[in-house]
Amino acid sequence: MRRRLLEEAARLLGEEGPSALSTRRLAREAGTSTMAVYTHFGGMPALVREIVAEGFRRLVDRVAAVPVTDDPVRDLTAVATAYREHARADPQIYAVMFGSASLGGYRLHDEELDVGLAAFGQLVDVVRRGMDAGRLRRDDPAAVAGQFWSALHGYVSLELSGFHLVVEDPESQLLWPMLAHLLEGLSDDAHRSGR
Amino acid sequence: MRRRLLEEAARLLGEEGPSALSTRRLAREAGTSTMAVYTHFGGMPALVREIVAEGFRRLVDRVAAVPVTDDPVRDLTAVATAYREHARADPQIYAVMFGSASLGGYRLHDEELDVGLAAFGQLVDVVRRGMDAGRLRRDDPAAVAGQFWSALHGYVSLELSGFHLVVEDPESQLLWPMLAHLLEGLSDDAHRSGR
DNA sequence: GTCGAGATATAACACCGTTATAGGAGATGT
DNA sequence: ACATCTCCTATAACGGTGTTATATCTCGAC
Repeated sequence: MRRRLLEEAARLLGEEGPSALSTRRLAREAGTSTMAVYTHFGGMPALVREIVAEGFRRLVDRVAAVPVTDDPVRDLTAVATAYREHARADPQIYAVMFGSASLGGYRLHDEELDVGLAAFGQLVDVVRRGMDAGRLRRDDPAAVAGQFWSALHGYVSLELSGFHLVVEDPESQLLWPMLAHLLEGLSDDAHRSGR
Repeated sequence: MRRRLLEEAARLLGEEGPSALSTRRLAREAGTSTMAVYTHFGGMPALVREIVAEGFRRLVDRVAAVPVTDDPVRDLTAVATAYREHARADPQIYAVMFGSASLGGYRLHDEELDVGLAAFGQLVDVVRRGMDAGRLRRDDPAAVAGQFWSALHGYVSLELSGFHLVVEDPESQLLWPMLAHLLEGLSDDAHRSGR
């Protein structure tokens, strides 16, 4: 029953948006009563937290599935693709993950934040490999990964909001050039001049 | 009365978050009945749209107040500061502006999108000045401004979500280095090598 | 077979957005 | 001055929401 509720909740959230995710609607859809939500989760916000945590787990899986090549910079763009695909696969869930806008009084908690940091750790690893390979200037890998993430999340967020349409072909005019320019600024000068 | 409702709604949204912004609560707070919301705006979503539009107008004003110097790149960072300060001054309103998460069935409309594009136009102008001055590589100014905006919005969004804490001092380790590296990647090579 | 614990269903409370309806205030026309 | 007409307001109602208390049920342990 627990799983059934989670599945149905994620489906409702993904298909019809946050407003469709109500205790009663969910109970009806799952063929039970509203009490199930309280006995299994303790309330709607806690259930949403579980969905968010699951969203982060799926993000981790998706990034982990990106193959590791001998070109860390190329790997970074592959991670970016995986990240964006995750957001586009479940835009509503992504919005809840990062939208400070609350969904039914939901607020980020330590548990999900930890899962989110796990995903961030993967990115830090790729960045560190880039530094070890001499492709990125040596620096704090977490800081560099954070910069990459900020830019990537910014584009994805604007894309989901519809604001990316300030240009005709956002992916080829915004996303990839932005990451390329950022990586160029982050690149190891020696490697760049030697190329 | 119209203005009174808008002021009170913005106050409630800013002080207690989206969940506090209800028709009944707002009417009570403004000393009237719920009907006022419908006679003046036609419903809660339309009222939220007005608040969002006002938010964009305030953003435009804030950016317009940034002084124009003879260093367009420095101006860009000043615009970034103004942008970030706008978001931090009213985080909830910023979240509604860009959060694809709906607030009471609210959805972005053409009218507010136009006001948002006005703000974006200011940024395009600064970027174009940077190209004219030979500080930025010549390119489509809208695309470059969009890249800058994506990165900036990404950091601000993560900051409001609380995810910027992946590093100790996010502003000095994430925001400014990210923008600096992006600008370095965008800079005119001739100017850079000549420096 | 009985007992006890956990999950479920029902009903209630207060709140929500929205709408229909009735009343009031103020301007306008005669 | 009076009547009318329009705009705004207040009240009440409908269906929906999250949440809680209470009662029932089911099922495993002894």
